Amino acid sequence: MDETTSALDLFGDDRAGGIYRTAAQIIYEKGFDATSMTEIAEAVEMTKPGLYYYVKGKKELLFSIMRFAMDLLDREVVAPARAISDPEQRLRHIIQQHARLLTHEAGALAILIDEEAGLSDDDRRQIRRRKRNYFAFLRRTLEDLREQGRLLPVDTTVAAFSLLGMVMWIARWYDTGGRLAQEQVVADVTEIAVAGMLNTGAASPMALLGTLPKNKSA
Amino acid sequence: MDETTSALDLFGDDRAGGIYRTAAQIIYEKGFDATSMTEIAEAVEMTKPGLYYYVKGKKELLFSIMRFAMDLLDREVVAPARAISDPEQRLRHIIQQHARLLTHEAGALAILIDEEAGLSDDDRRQIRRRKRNYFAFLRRTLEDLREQGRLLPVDTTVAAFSLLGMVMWIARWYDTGGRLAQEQVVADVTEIAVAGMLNTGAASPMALLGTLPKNKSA
DNA sequence: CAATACTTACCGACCGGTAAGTAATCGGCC
DNA sequence: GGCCGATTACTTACCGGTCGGTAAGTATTG
Repeated sequence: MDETTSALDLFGDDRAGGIYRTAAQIIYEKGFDATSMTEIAEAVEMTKPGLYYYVKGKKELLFSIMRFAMDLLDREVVAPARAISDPEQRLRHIIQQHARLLTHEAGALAILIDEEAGLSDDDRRQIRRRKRNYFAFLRRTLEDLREQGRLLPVDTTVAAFSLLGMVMWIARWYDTGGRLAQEQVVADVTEIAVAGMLNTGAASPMALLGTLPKNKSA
Repeated sequence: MDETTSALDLFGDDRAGGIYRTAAQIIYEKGFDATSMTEIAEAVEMTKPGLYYYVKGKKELLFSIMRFAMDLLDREVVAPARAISDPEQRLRHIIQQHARLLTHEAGALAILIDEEAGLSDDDRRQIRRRKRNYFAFLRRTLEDLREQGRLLPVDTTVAAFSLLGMVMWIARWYDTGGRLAQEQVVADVTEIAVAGMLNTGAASPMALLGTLPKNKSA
């Protein structure tokens, strides 16, 4: 009864679960606007009104998928990370686990990233609040790193967004059946991310020479 | 006659140029699917058939915007980078210039990233080919860095995508009117990107300890 | 008179969503 | 065990609205 096939899509193995799972997959592939309710219905071998027996509307469907993804992120990434006191190890865990979720099964996680525009105002507020919390957690980790003098001399907001971009992007390019193994992608991205944050003491002498074609100011 | 107001939107200052420029802005803000031709027409103070006097169709409009963005990228980022022989400096230039374009005016560049699905099959093939060329150029730069023993021990494909993700993401979060100055964002992202690629000799001892909560396999 | 730069009026297709009906299943009661 | 009404899980038929796109006409300009 608890046989969660692939760890991610544990939306439930009843009819409703299958609908949300299928919808997430199609929306991920084609985009929210380009996906019709009829299409989702047919993918679960129903007619559209049959689908509406389970689902209130298209927006509610999207919100459910995004809330599920956010729950997953909180449970698999944030919650365990909170227990790690060393900021470098905590950072490493966040990137690694987030990357692991994205390579394992992008669906809902990728929708969470891209389809905010499809939500109602209230729903969007909720999702944004949770995203901000995640971002703040990541940024705080970088600030902890800074306090120990281990962070590169960069703005923590820019740094946090850079990390997120790197990780989120995985959903766009990683091909489950491709040449690269999930473990390698996760490991490499984690290394790059951590290396990009750490003040290695080398202090990047090249940066001072500067290839800057335009001087910034003073 | 050559007074290019803000360096980016030099689509031309005639009527057609204004249409493409306005369309790019609206599509950037609302997404391609969610933007109607009527909406674009009204933004340039016309009716929809008036717009069709200048434009063949919605897909052609999108393709023109993306081709423009790709031209811009080739001219401002790739072409000058080709002249730089040192791979670290070349890498620095690519990231810096790409980031500069994105912070300066996201519009067309961001559409290039996100709206591939809206293209016809032929147009998509063209855009993809050019994107692949850009990616290959970036990856080759990393391989040059590797030959000199200066690249982290990571797969160059993963590394190149990580760089792109970091940079592309700027379009999603950077607010032109916000707290952070363009120059600082460009500079910080560039530092993080380069630091993330370089083998600093420190060799990241933490990586070997591993925070891995689940063993991958054998 | 012809080309340019549009407008009003309209088209078929498809969208999200619903009203109303139906076949199968179920608990409860004699 | 057999019948019954309610609930479950749908279906067919349809709605108003919006979309991309077009046919046909018109005012302005050279």
